[in-house]
Amino acid sequence: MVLSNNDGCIVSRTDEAKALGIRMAGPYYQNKKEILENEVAVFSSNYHLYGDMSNRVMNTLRVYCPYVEVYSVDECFLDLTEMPSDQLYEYALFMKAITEQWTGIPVSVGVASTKTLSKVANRLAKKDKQGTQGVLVLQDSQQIYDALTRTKVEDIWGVGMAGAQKLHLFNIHNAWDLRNMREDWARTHLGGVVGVRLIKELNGIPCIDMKDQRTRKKMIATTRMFGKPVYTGSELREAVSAYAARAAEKLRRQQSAARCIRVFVVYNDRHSYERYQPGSRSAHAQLPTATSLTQVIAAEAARLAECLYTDGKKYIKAGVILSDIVPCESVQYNLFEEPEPPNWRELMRVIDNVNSSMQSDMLTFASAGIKKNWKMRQEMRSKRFTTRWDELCIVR
DNA sequence: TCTGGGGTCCTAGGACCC
DNA sequence: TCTGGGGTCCTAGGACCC
Repeated sequence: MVLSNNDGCIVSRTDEAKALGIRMAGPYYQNKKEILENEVAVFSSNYHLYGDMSNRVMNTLRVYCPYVEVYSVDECFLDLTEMPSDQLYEYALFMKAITEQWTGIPVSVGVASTKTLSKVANRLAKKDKQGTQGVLVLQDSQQIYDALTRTKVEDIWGVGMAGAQKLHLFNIHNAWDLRNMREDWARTHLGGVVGVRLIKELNGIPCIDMKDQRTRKKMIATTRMFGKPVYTGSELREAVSAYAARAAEKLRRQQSAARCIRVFVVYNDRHSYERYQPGSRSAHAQLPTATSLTQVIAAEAARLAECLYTDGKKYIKAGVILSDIVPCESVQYNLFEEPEPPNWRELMRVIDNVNSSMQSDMLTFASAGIKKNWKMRQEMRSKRFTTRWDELCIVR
C-alpha cells in the first residue's frame, strides 16, 4: 500500500491489503499492527515516479486518439464522438492492450455517451476484470439498465457523502433510481443545477464538456504538513519561502502571473492538553503588479509568515496560495511601479531549466533554508526509477 | 506522538449601482 | 396607510473530485 504525504494516511491498497480490512484514507499509525503481522509492503508517496509513468500512459493514448483530457494522475477521458459505434469495443480493447504493452500499467476502460456514464462503466470494468476483460461499453438500453442498477448512489461520480445520505432518505439507492428522478426535483433537493446535470448525464445527455487542456489554473497552492513541528519564526519563514518558490514555479509552468498571495499557518498550542485541536491564521497581500518571479513572491510570503508568527506556538503546517492569476503575456503594469528588471525573468528560466533537467531543488533561493528540519517525512519511498540516473533499476 | 494535497464549481448574502 | 426594480460583483462556505 501507498501512503499520503508525510506518511500520514493510507491512500492506495492492493486487493490483498483490502482483504485484510485496511481502510482507505485511514491513518497509517492506527493500522500498524495488521501491517506488521501480515508483512504488508508499505511505500511513501513518490510523485516523481507516478508523474512520469502517468505521462507515459497519457502519451501512449495520444498516439491513437487526438483528444485526450487528463483528468488526474491516473484517469483521463478520450473523445470518441467521431468513431462509428460498432468499432468502439474493439478500439477500447486495443487501447487497453497497447497501454499495457508500452508502459506495463494495467488499465480499465469504460465507454458511454456521457462522462458520468463512462465513469460508471469504467468502475464496473475494473471491479469485474474476469467478466469484462477490463473493458465495458454501454450502448443499448439493456446494458445501461444493468450497469445503473448495479451501481449504488454513493459510487456515482459527483455524489459525495452528503448527497448519498440525502438520496437514501428519498429511498433512492442505485443509479437507476436516480436516473428516473425528475429534473425539477433535483433542482430543489440535489444542489440545484449540479443535481440537474447529474440526472441528465445519467440519462445519456452530455452536460460536462471535455475540458480544454490549455486552460490555466485559477488558483495555485503549495501547502504541507511539517515533518517535524516548527517553533521558531526563522524556520517558519524558511518553510513558507520554500513553498512560495514551488508555487511560483507552478505558476511559470502554466505561463501565468499572480497578484494575490495568501499565506496560512496551522498550529497547536504548545501547552494544550486537548488532543489534536489545531488553530490557524492566515493573511494575504495584493501585489501592485502580477508577477511570477520567485524573488518577489517568496519575499512577500515570508513577510506575511513573519506577521502570522507568534512565539510559543507549535506550528504543524503552512501553505502558500496564489490567486488573481492572469496570463503572463497580458500583465497590466502599474504606472507607479518600476517594471521588473528584464534579466530577472531570464534568471527564472535558467533556474527552471536546470531544476527540470538535473533534479528539482538543484538551484534554490537561500531564503528557503539549507537544513530544512521541517521537510516532510518520506521514510519508505520507493526509488525514482524512471527520472533519476542514480536510482535506476539494477538487473543482476 | 501520530490523520495529505491540490483543485473546481455553486450558492447565498451583502454591498453597491442607477 | 404608505417607501421600486433590476442589476453586478465579491466573499465565504460547502460539496465534491482524485
